[in-house]
Amino acid sequence: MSNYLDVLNEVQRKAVSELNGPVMIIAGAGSGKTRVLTYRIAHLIKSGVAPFNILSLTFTNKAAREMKERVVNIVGGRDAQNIWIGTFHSVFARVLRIESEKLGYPSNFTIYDTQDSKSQIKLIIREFGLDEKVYKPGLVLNRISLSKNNLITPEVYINDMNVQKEDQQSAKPRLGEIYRAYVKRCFKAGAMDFDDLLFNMNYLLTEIPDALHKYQHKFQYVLIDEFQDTNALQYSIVKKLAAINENICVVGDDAQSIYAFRGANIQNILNYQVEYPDLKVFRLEQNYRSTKTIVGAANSVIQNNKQQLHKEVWTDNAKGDLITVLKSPTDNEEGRQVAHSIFDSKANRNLHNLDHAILYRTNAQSRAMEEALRKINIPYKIYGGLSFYQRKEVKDLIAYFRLTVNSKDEESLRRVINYPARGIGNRTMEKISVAANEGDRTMWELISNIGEYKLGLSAAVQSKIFDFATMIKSFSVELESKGAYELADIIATSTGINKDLYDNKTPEGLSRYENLQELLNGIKEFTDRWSRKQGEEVDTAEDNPPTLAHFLEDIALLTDADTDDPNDNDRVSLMTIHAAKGLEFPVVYIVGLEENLFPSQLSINSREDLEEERRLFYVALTRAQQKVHISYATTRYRWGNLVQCEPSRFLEEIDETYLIQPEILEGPPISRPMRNTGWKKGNRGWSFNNKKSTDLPKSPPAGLRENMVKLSKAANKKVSKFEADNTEDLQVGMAVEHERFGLGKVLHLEGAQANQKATVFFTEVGQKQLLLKYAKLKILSN
DNA sequence: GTATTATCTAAGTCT
DNA sequence: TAGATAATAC
Repeated sequence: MSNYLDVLNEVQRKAVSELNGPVMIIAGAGSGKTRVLTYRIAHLIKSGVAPFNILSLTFTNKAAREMKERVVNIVGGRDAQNIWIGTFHSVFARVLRIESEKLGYPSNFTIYDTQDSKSQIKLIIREFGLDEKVYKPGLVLNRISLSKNNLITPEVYINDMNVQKEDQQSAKPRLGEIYRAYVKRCFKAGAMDFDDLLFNMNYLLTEIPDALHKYQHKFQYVLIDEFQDTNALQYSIVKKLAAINENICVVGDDAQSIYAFRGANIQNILNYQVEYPDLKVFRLEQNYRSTKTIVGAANSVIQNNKQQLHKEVWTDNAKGDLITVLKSPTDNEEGRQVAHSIFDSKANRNLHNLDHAILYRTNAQSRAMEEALRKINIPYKIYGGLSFYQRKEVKDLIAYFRLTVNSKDEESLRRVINYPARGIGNRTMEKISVAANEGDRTMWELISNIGEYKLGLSAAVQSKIFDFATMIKSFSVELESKGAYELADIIATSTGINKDLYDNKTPEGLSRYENLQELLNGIKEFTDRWSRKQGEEVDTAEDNPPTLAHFLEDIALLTDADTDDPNDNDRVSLMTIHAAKGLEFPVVYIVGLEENLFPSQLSINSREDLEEERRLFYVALTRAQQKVHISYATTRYRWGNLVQCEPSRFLEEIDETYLIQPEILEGPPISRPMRNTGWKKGNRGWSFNNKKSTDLPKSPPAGLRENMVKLSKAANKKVSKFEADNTEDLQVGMAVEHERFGLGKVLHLEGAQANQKATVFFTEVGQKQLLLKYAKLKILSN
């Protein structure tokens, strides 16, 4: 049975074969970690362990998918389908949907994303009458998140004297109350945030003995990837799950621990041997990914960290190219150099776009890179930043889906109750919200029975609310009987979203409409994929198409990295180093190697934080297979103004035998004249002048220029004197002209004289509703 | 109540 | 610089 093990080296094979008892695999970068994990799973199955008794947890969907695919290749599809492989979040979400009623949640609970959480917190802060500048929603959420991940409940938080003292000192004494209110409201809305998926899983295993026993017996073998990134909460869950059998295998690399900011505890891996005295430890130290140069450089950097497990990563690979260091006068120039270097690299090494990655410390750095790549027509893909599912128009439609599935979902309700505009504004919502809080009801309860409550709303508004609630209910009724795509399409049309976006003919509006169509296409694909998958499976052959609820479960935990288009993938990858963990590329550019950027200025005051930055740099270096380029700029725009930058200390930590020293620039490397970048031809060649140039009269100073623009606009306004007609006898079908919107045709009229409202279709800007007493219309014809 | 404009402020990493 | 929010015109 062991010929499939022959491809492994000796340590890998041992690590795979030791099936029982606690095992820790310390896997250096590029040492075949995923391979060991997948072979281990395969080996478990071939040794007779039932697939559904195996639980394998990763941090990203991508890693989970990859692992599943590779297991399928070894053991075949049928067995592999039943293994529980997934991210911590997705696996626990699955368990929690099964066990939800034990915790008092609906099984179709909503998963709040960060945006939802922040806006919910913001509401609470406002209700408490607190200052949003002191209690910044982002920071508050951060604090709540860290608390949850350290197993601190609101009650513990509030009763902990140390925590309270800390909050007093930072002038935020009511954080605990906000935390408590936030938890309560999420529960009331039938919603869990990302941390709740972990927190509630732990709660389930702690408080419900039946559930604990069930899952302890179900998951007889537990495997954890990227163990160095687990936090206290995840560790607690995993420990409980594995407590009976202790068949737990953790794989990790302390040198790649880069999530301490999220509560990851490097001690989990460093102290693991103490927790399990009979732990078997295997060290994978041979790197198969990178050249000797890259491995050597990475080792020389990580040596500077005090806190680490002993390990010696080495490689049999060729020495390879030295690491290049690019120095640029500005961030934009840095982008240009990198883009051109990629251009050369493709030609010289016979590589494709997708063989190149640009890695940076912060998302904000992507802009300069993007612009430069676009200028020379190199296709790229940005990972992270705002993902498809976070775009406004996509979130809007999804909010309707979420509301249909779980009407208690308050975030979704607030989002769509007045989009597209239907006359239910802020004042109305405030009244409903207040009443809901006072009566301890959900907003949906009030809205869906609006006639029964006296909220001091006008009859007109009540009827609008009634119509809205009726519409949502009509969707909910169809949930089970209609497939995801069918219902999604109905919702997009009958809510008016489709039309609203279609009518907007501006370039942004057009792309929004396209995004909406893309979302609908995505649901269609999802439906098709599902029926294929159902077909493969043996005994769960349901013919029913997936419902919208299934679709929402599928996308709630998706990130940008999961939405790759396989047909169009020859692109340069742009991402943060965090996002690059676990990936590899032939050629890697690490940009922005400057003090206060990388390492981040927030990290340089503590040794722990600085060591984490260094591990981050280590991760970046070890992504590369053949060649690393490092780059830094001497000036850079940050929060709007130009700042001077020093090269990063990490540059000096690389053993210089692995480096080609910075190229001394002889001038703008291409002949195209540079615009406004500060380059000057002097008598000793080109030089860069980053002080404001005093020579060369150019355009007037910015302030003056703005004034001139304003003046000319004002002048224009006066000239174009627009004479409006009396619109008393305006009729449907008339051609009209509006001062700003241009020519249009009246589609519809409603309301009495004073408040008469016209729906007009304008050729340039699309459909608008106008109040006639304000809008100045000129009647052109009948 | 809605749409446009002016002003403010923020950029650390992610499920 | 850009996105989010407040102010204000319609």
